[in-house]
Amino acid sequence: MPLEIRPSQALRLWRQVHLDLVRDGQADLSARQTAILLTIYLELPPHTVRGLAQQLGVTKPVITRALDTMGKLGLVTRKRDEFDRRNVVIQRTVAGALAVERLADLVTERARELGGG
Amino acid sequence: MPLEIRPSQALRLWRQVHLDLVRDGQADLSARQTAILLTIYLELPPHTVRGLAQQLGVTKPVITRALDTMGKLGLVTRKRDEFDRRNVVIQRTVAGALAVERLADLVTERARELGGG
DNA sequence: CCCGATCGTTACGGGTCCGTATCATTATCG
DNA sequence: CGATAATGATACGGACCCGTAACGATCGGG
Repeated sequence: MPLEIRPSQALRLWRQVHLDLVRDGQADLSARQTAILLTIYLELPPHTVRGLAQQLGVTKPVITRALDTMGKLGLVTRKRDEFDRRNVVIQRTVAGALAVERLADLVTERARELGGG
Repeated sequence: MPLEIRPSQALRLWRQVHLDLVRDGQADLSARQTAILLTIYLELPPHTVRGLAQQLGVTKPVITRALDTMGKLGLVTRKRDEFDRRNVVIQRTVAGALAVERLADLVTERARELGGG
């Protein structure tokens, strides 16, 4: 069941949502951070630094730093894996789930408002 | 003619496109820069620093810096307004138009691949 | 038990961005 | 003219991020 959308509609949707994110001020997430956040909340756990780095095609420090920032914002948490103490398991938070949900509603609403152009 | 999309589809689309942008490496645009770029290429000219700042709800230095960066990337150009030399008119470029077009195709393609979930 | 492999983190030098305040240039109007 | 307003750019101190390299902690096989 593919989603029918024309390139011009896609651009207007992309622009409007980014405008909303910038104006709400809640948007200080880079493209990388957004990709990380949504991967954590959409893909099945467990999530590790190494796994995320592989999925995004970036180095591990990039993930570590992004998790630092998002941790300060309360969007994710880290926990040692007790079965292999080298690993760190990234966990979801209530605030993170709410932020993701808000983004989903924002995109959905803006898509609904799109005209035919 | 609204676009029908469910929140879960919106999130998967958002995630997949951001993953593509990160992986392509061509994505070093922040949310603000993306909003600026798409505003320039979707809205009718002329575009000025002040006008963009108002539309985004940010200060003028934010626009100036973003234009500096995007100028280095060849995505936009600045030109003095000859009729009011205080103004600077932001102009589109071939490279910028191509980048916008690529983004449109990317979003469209990823939307097409969405399942019903 | 020890040595190599693996994990996530940190250090480093360099770059970009932020918000506020200030600046030079140009236009406008008395 | 001169004063005021408006525009975009710049300076500043602080924060974040990048890529590379190195690090300490932990596991696992010989």
